[in-house]
Amino acid sequence: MTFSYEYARPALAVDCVVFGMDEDLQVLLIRRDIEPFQGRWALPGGFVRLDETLDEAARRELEEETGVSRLYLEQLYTFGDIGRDPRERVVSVAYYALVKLSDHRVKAATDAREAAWFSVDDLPKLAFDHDKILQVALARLKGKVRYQPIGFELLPPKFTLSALQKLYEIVLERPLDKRNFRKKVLSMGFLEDLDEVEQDVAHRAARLYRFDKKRYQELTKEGFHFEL
Amino acid sequence: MTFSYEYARPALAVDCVVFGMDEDLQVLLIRRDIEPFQGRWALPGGFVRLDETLDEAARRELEEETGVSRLYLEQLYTFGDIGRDPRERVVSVAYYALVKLSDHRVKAATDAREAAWFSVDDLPKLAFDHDKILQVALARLKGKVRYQPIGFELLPPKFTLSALQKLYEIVLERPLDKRNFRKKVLSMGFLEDLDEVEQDVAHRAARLYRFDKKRYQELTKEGFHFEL
DNA sequence: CCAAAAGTGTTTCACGTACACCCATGC
DNA sequence: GCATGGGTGTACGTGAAACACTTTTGG
Repeated sequence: MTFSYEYARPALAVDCVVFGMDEDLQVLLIRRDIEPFQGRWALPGGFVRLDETLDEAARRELEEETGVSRLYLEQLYTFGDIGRDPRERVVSVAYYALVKLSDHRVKAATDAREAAWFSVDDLPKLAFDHDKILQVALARLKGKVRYQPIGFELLPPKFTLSALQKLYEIVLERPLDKRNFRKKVLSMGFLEDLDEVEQDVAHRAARLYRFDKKRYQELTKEGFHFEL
Repeated sequence: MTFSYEYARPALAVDCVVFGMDEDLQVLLIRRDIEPFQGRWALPGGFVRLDETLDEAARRELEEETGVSRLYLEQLYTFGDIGRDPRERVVSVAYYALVKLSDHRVKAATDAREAAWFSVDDLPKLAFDHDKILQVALARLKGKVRYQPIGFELLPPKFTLSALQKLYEIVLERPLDKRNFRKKVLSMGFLEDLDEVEQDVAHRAARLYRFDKKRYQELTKEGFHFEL
């Protein structure tokens, strides 16, 4: 069965840049099992179906290819350069996603295709223009993390202030002052002190906090503006 | 002649939100001369051809439908909801553009189609989901104008500080202090004092300035960050 | 001379930044 | 008891915000 149209149409795809935080910032890639770029690492993605929105397509492809399901997902940019796919004209709506690595560490190699996490500091050359897409995603993450509380999407539900600080230092690529950092994030008033401490550490255990999203939204309504 | 594909494809379009600054913030619309939404006002736009990038498609449609040519153009967001076009599935890559009204005041009604400027405070109900696209564009403009020097794209090459301030007051929807505003923008060091004054005004003539883009880029390289 | 907008400085306060030491815990 | 990271307060300086009067020009 084929589909015919009066005018030529580009194919429409979605591609996802999935970030996770470990010792450093990681990206989830899959190895292509068909030409073109067979064997090369690429962003998870695929073609958009007629009965699903772009967001739905992105979530479906992620689920199918990597098993990753619950995540923060946001549209990034649409890439439409003429020669970006050597087979034919393909326009790709890129998304970036943030996941808690604690939830997804194992699932990386579930499906038929090989999937793996790579440090953003040590990436292989990617298929298509996926290098470029990844750079745009990184720039967006760096920019957005400062004025939207999206960093918490990369952390487990309970985290220490040191873990939060380390996340910001990694994403922003600069050291932050411990006392000033704590003063600032605590003064914002949306971190709930859980009165628990981390377990099994070989030093003084740190207090655990959680991001109180409800409280954050209340504050935002009152005119509060997150910034770090 | 028709084009056939193995899988169904959505149609791919571009739509443009063109902003201009007069007494208030204006948007350029065209009246649809065919169904669906015949007679309704809509954003200029059209389908993407296979031999042009998305940016090129946006510029071509703008030129064809409104005569507007030299402008600041930036991709906004891609809209892909299922029922957004009643005929069939259409995914639309939206752009927003900033033009100097001084250049384009006349051309509004050139082409076959009727084109006109509307105040953003007094808009008609638009075709498709164009109301939504316009709201997203407005939000983007409001956000971006504060940390990127895009406001100058809305002003003539020579402008007064009062005109610049009024622009910011309109976009940000709040009054600004005259002395603080002047102090701040002048201290940034990319406004060139032209040693000229405006003509034909019924009061004391104000000095004219221009945005020194080269200087701005130098400063940016040195780590300077625009913010207002 | 009147109307209309241009242009100009100082004070105050909040917040960002820099900085060093003691504490708790596991081994 | 020692190594490791956790946790805490103050002083200083910069920059944002508030604020009112004089100047210039055309009509």
